[in-house]
Amino acid sequence: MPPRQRQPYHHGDLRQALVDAAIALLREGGLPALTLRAAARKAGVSQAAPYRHFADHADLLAAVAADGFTRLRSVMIEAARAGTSPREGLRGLARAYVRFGVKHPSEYRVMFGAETAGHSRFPELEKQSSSVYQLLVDGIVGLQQLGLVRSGDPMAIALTAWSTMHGLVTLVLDGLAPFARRKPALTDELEDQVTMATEILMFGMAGDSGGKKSAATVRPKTRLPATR
Amino acid sequence: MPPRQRQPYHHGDLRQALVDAAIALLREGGLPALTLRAAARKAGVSQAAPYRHFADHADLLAAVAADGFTRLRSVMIEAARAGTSPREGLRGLARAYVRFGVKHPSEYRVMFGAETAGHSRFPELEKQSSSVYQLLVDGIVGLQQLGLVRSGDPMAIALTAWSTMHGLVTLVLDGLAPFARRKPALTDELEDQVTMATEILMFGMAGDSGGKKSAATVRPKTRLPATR
DNA sequence: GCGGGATGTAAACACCGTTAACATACCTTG
DNA sequence: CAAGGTATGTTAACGGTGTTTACATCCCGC
Repeated sequence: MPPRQRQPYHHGDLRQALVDAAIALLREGGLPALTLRAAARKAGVSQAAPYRHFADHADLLAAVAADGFTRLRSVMIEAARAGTSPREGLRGLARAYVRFGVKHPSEYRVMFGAETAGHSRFPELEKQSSSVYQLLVDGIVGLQQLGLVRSGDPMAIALTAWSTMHGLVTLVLDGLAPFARRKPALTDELEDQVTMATEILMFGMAGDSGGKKSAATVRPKTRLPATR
Repeated sequence: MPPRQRQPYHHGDLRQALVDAAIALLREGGLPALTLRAAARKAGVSQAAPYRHFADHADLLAAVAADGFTRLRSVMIEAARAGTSPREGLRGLARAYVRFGVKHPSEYRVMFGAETAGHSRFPELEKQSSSVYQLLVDGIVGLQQLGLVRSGDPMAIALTAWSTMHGLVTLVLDGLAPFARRKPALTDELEDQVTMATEILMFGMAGDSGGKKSAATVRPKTRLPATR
């Protein structure tokens, strides 16, 4: 057997194999199925082997979450590019975001789960999630420069937009949305809901805070505060 | 020892005692601390006793979640009543909602957690969460009748509003909001964020879908579709 | 009062996260 | 090129958990 290129150690990138196994387990049986031991079994190693690559169960979850954010970001970029107008681009982005969450419920939950929240361990996860956030902030800045979004802190406006879409996804996944009570999927009803939420959002972001100024007074900020 | 009034059985409403213990555990040590055995210990019974009242770990979580929705609903009602104007009422409601989530992070997560999602087990939980949703729908209908919210399916509009606030809470709890990276609390920055989100939402809900009709064409629906 | 069902207990099983002691493969350094 | 150190993987074990089974006890309706 000729060894593969760059087979770093005994197994050959066991770390990635464990992440892949974890994602597969997640899709098969949800979060309860994602155990360190099961991931080890699926990767064909002993149950203690993962501890050479992950400090912790939460550490593996963080790696899965970071991977999810990376994929989510590329999906969002692709969707935003496909739009012919800013309006279309934003709607497409929203739809792609919701589709991602609904298509991979367990991964989406892990990405926003309690096990990896805050604490500033998991720098890779922070980096990837910040990158998604930055994508939204950049988009808001672009819309501000086009006069389609009122002036104001783009981070705050982006956070509001993110909140709306993220909240919608989680409410659907929880079965709290009246449709999708059974199985979360990108049904026509959900598609309509995304459209409505996007319209409300775009309309609200265009107007100013209290009706005191016109939406034409757009003052784009040239320098942005850093995300972290 | 004189027995208390209505001491139904051996322990005296062990079910409620377990729910109370579960909430206490949740506040002390978060979700990992909430185990059936720990709840049993805290209630002073054997580790198998909870199974006489809860089919399952998820069943106990569902009871905790239902209790949370009940309390959330009363907080929301109180806040909405305190407002002097519809605008103030809505802002107060939003602030109360976010405060609840930020004040009781673990409970909030359980309320929207994966363990009790969908599946239509846990009818009590469904009832309580639907009741919160209905509160929002009724509020939207009221605003529509005042001409402050455009016409359209109030359930969909309410879901959008809920999504925005729910999403904001979870993003804060996850530490994904740029402020509250450290400890989720109702800081001034979060308060400002809630204000901005509320304004965007109100402005967006007031306008119509595509700028084709005036916001004055409000056609209140007299009969509402049922929540379930 | 008495029998049955509701409630609580004790013991056990399988699984999990995690650690410690040990074995092996790779790679650097002399 | 040899040697030793380190990264990697294994085996075995500990405590904790969810859950079930068989058993004990208590309350309530007849």
